[in-house]
Amino acid sequence: MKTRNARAREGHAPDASALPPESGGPQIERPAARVTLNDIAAHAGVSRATVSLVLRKSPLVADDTRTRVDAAMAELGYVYNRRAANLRSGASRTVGLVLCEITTPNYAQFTSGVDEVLDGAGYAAFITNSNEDSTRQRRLLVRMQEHGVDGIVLIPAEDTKADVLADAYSAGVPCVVAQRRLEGLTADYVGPDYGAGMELVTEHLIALGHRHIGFIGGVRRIAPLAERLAGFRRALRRHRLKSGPVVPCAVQDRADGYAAARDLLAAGEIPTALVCYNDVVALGVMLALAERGLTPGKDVAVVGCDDVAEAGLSRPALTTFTTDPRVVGREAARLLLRRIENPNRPPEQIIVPPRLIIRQSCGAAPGQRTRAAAPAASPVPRRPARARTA
Amino acid sequence: MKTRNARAREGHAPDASALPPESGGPQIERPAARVTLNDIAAHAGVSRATVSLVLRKSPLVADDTRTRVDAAMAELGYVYNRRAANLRSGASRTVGLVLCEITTPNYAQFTSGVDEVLDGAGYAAFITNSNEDSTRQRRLLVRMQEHGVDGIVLIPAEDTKADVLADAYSAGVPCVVAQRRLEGLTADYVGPDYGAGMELVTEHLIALGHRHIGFIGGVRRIAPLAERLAGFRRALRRHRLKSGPVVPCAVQDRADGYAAARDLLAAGEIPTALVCYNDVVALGVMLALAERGLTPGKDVAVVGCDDVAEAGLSRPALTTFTTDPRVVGREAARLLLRRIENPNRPPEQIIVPPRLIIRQSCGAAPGQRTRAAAPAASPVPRRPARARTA
DNA sequence: TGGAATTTTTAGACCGATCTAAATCTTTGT
DNA sequence: ACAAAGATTTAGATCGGTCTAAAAATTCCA
Repeated sequence: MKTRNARAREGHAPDASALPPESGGPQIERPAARVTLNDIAAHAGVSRATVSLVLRKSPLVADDTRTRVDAAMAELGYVYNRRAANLRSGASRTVGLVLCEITTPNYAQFTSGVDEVLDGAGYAAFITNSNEDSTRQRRLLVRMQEHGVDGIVLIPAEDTKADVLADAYSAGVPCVVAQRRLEGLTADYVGPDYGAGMELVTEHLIALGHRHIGFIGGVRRIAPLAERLAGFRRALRRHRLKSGPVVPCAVQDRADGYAAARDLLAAGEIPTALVCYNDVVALGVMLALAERGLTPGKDVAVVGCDDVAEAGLSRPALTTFTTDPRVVGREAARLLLRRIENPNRPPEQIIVPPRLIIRQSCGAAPGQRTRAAAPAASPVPRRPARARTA
Repeated sequence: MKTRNARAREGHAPDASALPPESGGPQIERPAARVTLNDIAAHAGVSRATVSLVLRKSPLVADDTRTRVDAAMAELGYVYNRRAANLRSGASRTVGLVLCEITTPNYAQFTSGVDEVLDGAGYAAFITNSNEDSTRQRRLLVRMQEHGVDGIVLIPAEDTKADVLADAYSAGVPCVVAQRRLEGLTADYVGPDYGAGMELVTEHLIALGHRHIGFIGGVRRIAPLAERLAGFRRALRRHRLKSGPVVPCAVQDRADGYAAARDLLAAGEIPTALVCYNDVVALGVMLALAERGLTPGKDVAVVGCDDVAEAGLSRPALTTFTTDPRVVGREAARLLLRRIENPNRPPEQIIVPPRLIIRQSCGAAPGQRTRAAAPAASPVPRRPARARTA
């Protein structure tokens, strides 16, 4: 208790120091007492209200006055106090971003995209990491609200229930769910389309002449596998092809793909092409092929998903598709801004189309490198598709 | 202008909707009017001041009263308004983190470490990305101050001058610089010690019997190379060994290390071991060796730096050291919290020691995997070293 | 039982901005 | 020259908490 009180008192008497020790530069003149609108007003010989108008670039103030006030602000080194402003005006120009994981390259890119758009619009973002822990996630969401954010972007932790955002919604805080769909919630959502991506790479293999195509990776009965497998099968069905062997396996490590492919090869039935759950699996699969004396891209085509950094550097370089996480981030931020501006618009679902990246592992002509979208009769629109929900 | 006004008015009249459309759950009862302390006070039959005391868990309030107030808060669905609280009390429990780049795995890890500690201490972090643009960085720092953060953690953009933080310091905002040293500023700093890391791996090679050791990577006359090369040379000098060939080269792509190593090998003088600027270079070097029929870890030892994900997966797996970016992040956050608590303490420089990770590429016995710190006569302390500046 | 000591509660100023409604100052028209 | 219209400026309430100082309630003890 004593400590607590002591600390509180300390915090109350604002300390003039906390200065850099012996920073070479000129000594600091001003003490740490915050300059306020009143100070500016006094210094410029106008009222506080006028200064406020100048701050907000109101057309009401006379040019002459504006100049005087601007000068006073510069002279006194005024720093705008958003918290105070927000208290009265409501909006905080602040957004909360609750991630399930920061360090995954995918989500780091996503975050970067969100930040880019928000920063451009003058918003600052509270960013936190639930670490796939839905309890922590709930706590973070509450904290965001305590801070009075204007909106929230959420990548739900794995065991998230559809009602996580109930509190936020009932408090009138706009929310956008991103990257992972929340079952049972039809609200604003932005995410990639893995199914379409799988369709894209499979179509590409078919166009190259492959007729016996297998699928490797993914854990049975988990949503992401179902989505990808569905895309794979849609492409096959369109061309009236039967599916080759489907081998589920873990997808964390290339050892997983390696083991799965080795088993498949040992079983004897070797497809001419393998679609992999993701790049990590694909890289492992290529290892297993090489070990068997098969050249990926020549004897067996291999394609992945994600376009991880390693994909472009492996030998042969991996043909894959990207879900453009940075674009997903940008779209999520834009959607949130639209919703903040107009809370009554109908909910929107934005599906960012995949982008095919053709390299050597599929056996395509080496001249052909990257294709921005699917071929002629593409099932996927070129730009982010906006679909209203009924 | 019109739009602007319209928007402002909109913001002012809080909208009751912005609800999720047809979310399966139960319909929302409460409109979006924020519940305040006054509401709680009225409902519980006490004064606003008392409710405030309950909120802050003051020992002054009677248990009976506390229970009643807690019940009222639960019943009305109260959400604490930090902005309002902060306005009066000063501290905002908010910190700004200005990064030069989010997507680099190193900095993503760093961010995660910062977030972990701050979250644990009940702080929320504004996180933004200067994108190596010092103008943008300056803007972001101002914005942080406008939001009234209690402190700032900065990874300076590349062309940052030592006075970036002058404004923050003169406003009394505690700051910690991380990862990249700012020349000419002796203030709180937390960063890795690449020099010691290079010393560590070089010592390890020497302990394995190597006497002819070369160095590959880095751009001449740029600080990071100088620091690493110095560590490399310290280790050699300690054992009275002459340096093998030193080959600078770019360090972005494994193609860079590949080319440099190929040139070196072509020149004929082949060291028994190669210390590489980082893992990416080392992976390229191993490619060049293999191409020449030399087995990394057997014919020529190779070591890197960073412990990127790929390092553990390559064949042979790469011996390297990590600068533990997550630990650096944690330490940076802790230091900032200490400084916030006591702005007058002397500045601190925390250098996080490197950690050696022994795998196969150096030719060590395969049983030996990871060592937490340097051997017996280590020049580097085991735990983060805290050195006060004069 | 009365008054001091202690515990608990509270009124009202305050933080630094925005917002409303009204006051003041300029122009303009006749 | 005077009123109406338009352009600027401003006083004072307000946002939702915290803080201070004092009031009210309770307990303690002679």
